[in-house]
Amino acid sequence: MERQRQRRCGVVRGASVSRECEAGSNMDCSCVSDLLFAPPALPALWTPGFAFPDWAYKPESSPGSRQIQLWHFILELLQKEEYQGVIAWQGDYGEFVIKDPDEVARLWGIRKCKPHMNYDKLSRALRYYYNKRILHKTKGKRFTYKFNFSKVVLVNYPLLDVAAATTGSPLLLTPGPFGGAPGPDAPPLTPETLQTLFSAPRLGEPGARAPLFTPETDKLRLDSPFPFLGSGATGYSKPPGLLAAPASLPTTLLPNPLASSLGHLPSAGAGGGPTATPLLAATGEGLGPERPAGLAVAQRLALPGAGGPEAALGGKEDSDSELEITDVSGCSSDSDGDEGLPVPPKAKAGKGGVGS
DNA sequence: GGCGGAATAC
DNA sequence: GTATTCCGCC
Repeated sequence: MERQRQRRCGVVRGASVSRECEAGSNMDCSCVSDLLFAPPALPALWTPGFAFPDWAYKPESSPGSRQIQLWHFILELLQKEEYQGVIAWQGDYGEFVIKDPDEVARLWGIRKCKPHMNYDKLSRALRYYYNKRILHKTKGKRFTYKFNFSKVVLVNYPLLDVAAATTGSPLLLTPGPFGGAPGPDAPPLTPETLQTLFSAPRLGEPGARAPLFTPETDKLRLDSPFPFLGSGATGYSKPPGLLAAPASLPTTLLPNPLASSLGHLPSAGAGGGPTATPLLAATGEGLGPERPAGLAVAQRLALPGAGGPEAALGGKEDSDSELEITDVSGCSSDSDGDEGLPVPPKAKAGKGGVGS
């Protein structure tokens, strides 16, 4: 019974919205995307200020979806200082807090031309990421979620095979294993594996590295929370079960964008020190953070929280303007004139300019 | 606030 | 496949 009502409303509203958006200005939405994801095309020299390379934000790069995905959008906002008042990295690695749910929802709504977007709906979309292991909820903390960067990176970084080519290993990264029925805790990659993937011939254990890619293991189960972490190749038997620290990825070993990309990931706030960087971030959720000694070699990255955001800024000014969501008049004109202007909190000066 | 089912749209 | 919309439940 109630379904009737909801369905009716949903259809009517949704239809009208879509129609308005498209009819009013099909390009309007695009303009926003342009603003947000202008592709400078700098695969080899990605600015350290970005959490992910541009390709990660390209619709065509999103598997199964030609539209910008929510988590892409979230990442984008997270990497912009302008939006630290509404959303920002917080605490553990990959953990972020939505300081202004309404604002984030509004921005997302603008991006998707969904004027009626709100946090309730946005959060539902985020919840769908739980099963996909892209996101986790940080229990006990309001509006706080945590990225599973291993998943994110793997899904959007198929070129890992490049590293395979470098190492000569017949590597084949496919999300298949966890496509339909992801195991409860599939055995993740070992740090060494990652190192191999990233063509890092030398690291913690120059000669201790064991061949991770056997003919039988042409497919790596990377769906695990955080393959980057864990103990040594052999010592790693306990599945993280949770998120781990993206920052644990050895920047110096990463051959391309990924390095700088991950280099901008959040720090533990206090553990940004070169020698104090906690490798495991899943500390909060019942995970026994065991620090792999072999990984302690390359751990320090340019962390926004650790050394200050500015520290990681390379050509940020440019990318800055790229994300500036200030001109969505087209998209907003159809129904969201007032909200249509998601000026960064910075500009709004009343809202959340919370300098975090 | 947060979760997840269900229907629906794209 | 992903996201939106709505809802009941905790």
